[in-house]
Amino acid sequence: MAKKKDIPGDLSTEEKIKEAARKVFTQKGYAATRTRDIAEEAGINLALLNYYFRSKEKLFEIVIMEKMQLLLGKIGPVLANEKTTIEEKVAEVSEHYINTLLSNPDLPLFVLAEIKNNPDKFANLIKTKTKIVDSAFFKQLAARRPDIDPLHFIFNMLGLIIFPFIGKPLLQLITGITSERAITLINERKKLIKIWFQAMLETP
Amino acid sequence: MAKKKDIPGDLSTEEKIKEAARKVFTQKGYAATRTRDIAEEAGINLALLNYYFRSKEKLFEIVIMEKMQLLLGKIGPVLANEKTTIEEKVAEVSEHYINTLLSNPDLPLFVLAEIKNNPDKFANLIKTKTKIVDSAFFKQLAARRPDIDPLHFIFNMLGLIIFPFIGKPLLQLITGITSERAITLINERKKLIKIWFQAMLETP
DNA sequence: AACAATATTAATCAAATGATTAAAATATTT
DNA sequence: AAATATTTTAATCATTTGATTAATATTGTT
Repeated sequence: MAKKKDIPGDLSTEEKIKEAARKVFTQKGYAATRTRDIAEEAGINLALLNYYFRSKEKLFEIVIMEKMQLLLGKIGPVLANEKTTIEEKVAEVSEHYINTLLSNPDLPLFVLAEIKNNPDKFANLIKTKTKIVDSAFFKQLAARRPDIDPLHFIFNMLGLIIFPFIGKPLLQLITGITSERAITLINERKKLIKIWFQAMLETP
Repeated sequence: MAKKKDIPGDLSTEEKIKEAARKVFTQKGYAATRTRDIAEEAGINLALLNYYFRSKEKLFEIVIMEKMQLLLGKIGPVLANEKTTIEEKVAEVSEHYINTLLSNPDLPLFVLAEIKNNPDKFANLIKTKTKIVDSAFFKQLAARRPDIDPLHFIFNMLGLIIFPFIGKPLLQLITGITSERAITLINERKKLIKIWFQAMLETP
């Protein structure tokens, strides 16, 4: 009697719409997405979208919050861990995010564009969730390299991990490599970033 | 009798529209931009936009090509130079792009999003303009580190330079730093990236 | 089976949006 | 100054788009 029934192979209508919304929103962004695109992708009547989710805006809210969590959920706890070394944290973050982004390649551009469009909306969510500057990682970096702002190393780590995903279309154009080759390279980076990060830490 | 007159302080109408289009398009992207926004920003009647540029699409074309050139015009020649070392190239690219992006912080997200939406459109433009894989830089990297694909170092250099601009809104949220502090840090990177890059090259 | 609740559809609405038109204003040429 | 070309405006169009409605179908309950 609730909203849906558990259907054997198929998803519930509500879930089909959400799944389609995830796909279309992350691919094209909020503004370029038509509710009709989502309906078509989900294989449902347009009116159903509003029946279940009230509005494009409300549906988007659900998707963006999910994706935000996917992009930011892991990093806080890893960096907060008092018991691991800098190197271990970098390795853990690299591996986790490269894997996550290989499955969700549009995620960074989507989330970063949305944050840029609407920074205030996520202020609370993120501030409570991800306390980078008080983290063990931050303190460890400050202790190891008192001469360089730890934020630089945060930039570096995230840049080395995330940039290939954002820059992939451009880099394919200017280098001519295939998508598969790019993915192979990105996979190699799981091990390389750890080494490079260490090298940057030990710089004179 | 041509399109415009050279007016003392003010810009010609055509240039006012283009300038407004640059601002609004790069800030909000193609889909989220209303031609009325551009008209208002330019302080002109909406019909004038179509009078001078025929359509939103055509106006956008002009802007995106300009911005593409701004983002990609410099890198090819610098990396092609047979007479400079790896380190000199990295220094030159870092300094040039950090300066350029400090004046055009929305540029990378704007161009990268557009390339992602429409890769084929820019294929010709970029392929002829930016031959990375045949560049002196590429060969120098391959000679210095035969064990690592030179593309990794391209990823690294561009990631270290560009990512802070794309990730700035996010990083401000998760670290709480001000925009000014972020800009100060980014400025520091002009010198740091050179050092870090060298450290990554000399990794065991 | 009868009834009620829930889900789905086709048709339609109202507002937003890119574009055009016809007239008015301004500048340029003769 | 008259005539012509160019620029600018207000009004309007046609389409797209998010959303609603009223009717129909399906599912669940008694």
